[in-house]
Amino acid sequence: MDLSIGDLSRRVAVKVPTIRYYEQIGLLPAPPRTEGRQRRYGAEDVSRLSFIRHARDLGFEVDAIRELLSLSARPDQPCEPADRIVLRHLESVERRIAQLTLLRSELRHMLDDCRHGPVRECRIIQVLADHDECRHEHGKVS
Amino acid sequence: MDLSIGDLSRRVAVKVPTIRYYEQIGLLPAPPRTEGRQRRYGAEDVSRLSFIRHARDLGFEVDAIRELLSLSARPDQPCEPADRIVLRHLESVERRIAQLTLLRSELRHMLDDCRHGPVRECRIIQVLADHDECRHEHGKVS
DNA sequence: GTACAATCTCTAGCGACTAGAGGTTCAAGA
DNA sequence: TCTTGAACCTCTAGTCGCTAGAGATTGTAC
Repeated sequence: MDLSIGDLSRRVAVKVPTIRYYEQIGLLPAPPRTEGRQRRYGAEDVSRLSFIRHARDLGFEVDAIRELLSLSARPDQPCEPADRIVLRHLESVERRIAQLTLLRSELRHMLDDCRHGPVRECRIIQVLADHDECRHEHGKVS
Repeated sequence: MDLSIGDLSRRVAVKVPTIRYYEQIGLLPAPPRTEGRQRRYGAEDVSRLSFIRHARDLGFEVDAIRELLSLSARPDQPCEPADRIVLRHLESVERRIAQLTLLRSELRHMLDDCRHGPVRECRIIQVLADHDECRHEHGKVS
């Protein structure tokens, strides 16, 4: 096991610049180098990067991943902290789903109301222009 | 109607630095200034900024808002382009809802499976570590 | 006239990468 | 052994939509 950054990249499906980025922010340890200063990775790095990638796929933020990684390095400790991190994330996912669902229905209404005439009569533009037109509450989305 | 940037900010509920930012990126026109170079806004600016804010609340990107604004300035044109912008946005909201819904169920499973023992036995950590453990497909979420 | 809140410009930071320039190293084939 | 060219290196800057802060100036109420 003596992988170049490209090998690691293909194996774990994380792009090369992203691997370097993770090293830079301290998520991955700096690996040993060849004489010509190229990075060489081992089995441990494969596991760690897989962990990171999977956690990112699940939408965890880098800081949460940092905590999860340090928890997984202490197998005797209780796992409540990991639990709490996942729960916190779940709640934020649920909040975002709620917001987006509201949003979806507003956008659908806009499209339903549109009569496809000239802009002057377009409900879409009107709703946007009259900011008191509809009083739905929807938090920041993006 | 001769509003300072703070007045405009309170009236439309958009923060002062954000108003300056919108001017900088060309979303709002540069207003006239007092002798001491402070910005002074009129009714037209209130409408335009309301439009922008409402569109942002609905999750439209700045580029989409630019297009919507320029459409609303041509009331004789057909409104299909506005329609298309809204539809495109709706579709992306729907995609995100779908992703997040998948995500939610994965996170729930993780929490359900957790036996609250030591980290060694924690399903949460295990699932993250074994990246082949579960083969759900979920696109990038952010 | 004086205090002080509001305004000004400018730069940098957020999160999680991504892109590109310009240079070096590695590995395979001749 | 030499050569080619893909892969690697570092560094900087850009993405998006703001937000924060420094340090200076202006407006306004008393």
